[in-house]
Amino acid sequence: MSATHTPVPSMVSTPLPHPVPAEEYEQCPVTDVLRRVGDKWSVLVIVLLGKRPYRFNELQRGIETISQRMLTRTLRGLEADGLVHREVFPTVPPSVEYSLTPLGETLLVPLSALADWVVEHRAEISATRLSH
Amino acid sequence: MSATHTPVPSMVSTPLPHPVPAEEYEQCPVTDVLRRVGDKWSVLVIVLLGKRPYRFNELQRGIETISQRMLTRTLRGLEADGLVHREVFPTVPPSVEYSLTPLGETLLVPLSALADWVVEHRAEISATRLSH
DNA sequence: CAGCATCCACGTTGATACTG
DNA sequence: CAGTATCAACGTGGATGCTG
Repeated sequence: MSATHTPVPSMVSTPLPHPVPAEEYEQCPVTDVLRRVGDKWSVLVIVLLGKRPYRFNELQRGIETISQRMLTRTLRGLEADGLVHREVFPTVPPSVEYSLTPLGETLLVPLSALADWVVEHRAEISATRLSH
Repeated sequence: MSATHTPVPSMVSTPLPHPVPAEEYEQCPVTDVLRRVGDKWSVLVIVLLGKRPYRFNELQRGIETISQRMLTRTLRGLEADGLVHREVFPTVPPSVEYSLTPLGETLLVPLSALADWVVEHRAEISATRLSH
């Protein structure tokens, strides 16, 4: 972890010169983003939209087990963060297309690094988990 | 996102040749790891242990607002995944030292990439969130 | 010092029914 | 088609008290 990612200098210092006020890391932006991306569906949606734009029902069929409610919530969350763009086409019946924003595209890069780490080490993780 | 991170080929294909069975991505290893690392405290603990080993109470003072329960749970979880090593010293009173395993050290790398992305783009995210 | 056990509040997810 | 609304189940996290 680089030293730059944290807003709390003492968080990465040695040996804890003084306790860190709660408010500063309670909303640590890194954890904050990880919590959004770490939910049940966001990564899946981002990956799909990283390939091409999708319509709502198309996404739901693609993921298949996601409820309508959770797909909506996931998309709204990603949209609120500026990672996903929602475009409504005034057709009849209406169709809505979702795509990654430029910001969302850039997130694919570090997400890939993490994904590659998982692929490279998941055997180790699985093995360790089983032994516990 | 690289194509290799997912165990579900059609997950990243176009345009969804066929629906993907639930079981295959329900336990997508990437989301799986993100969910662990995306919890409230894991990243903080990993970052701290990335600097040097810590004893239990030392960690708790360092994070300060974490409950004993959650620190225990977090450490046990990371230990179960093979990311953290727990070593008990048979002193009186007993002391326990936590440190990153070699595997845990390697996780710091992609975690840094993601952290740097957050630092670089958090202004955009904050701005977008406020407008929603 | 380094925990575990218990109880409780809350957020997240899912199932189902309904709508512009 | 693309949602919203409502209710129920579950998991996560916090507070407190006790222990080897």
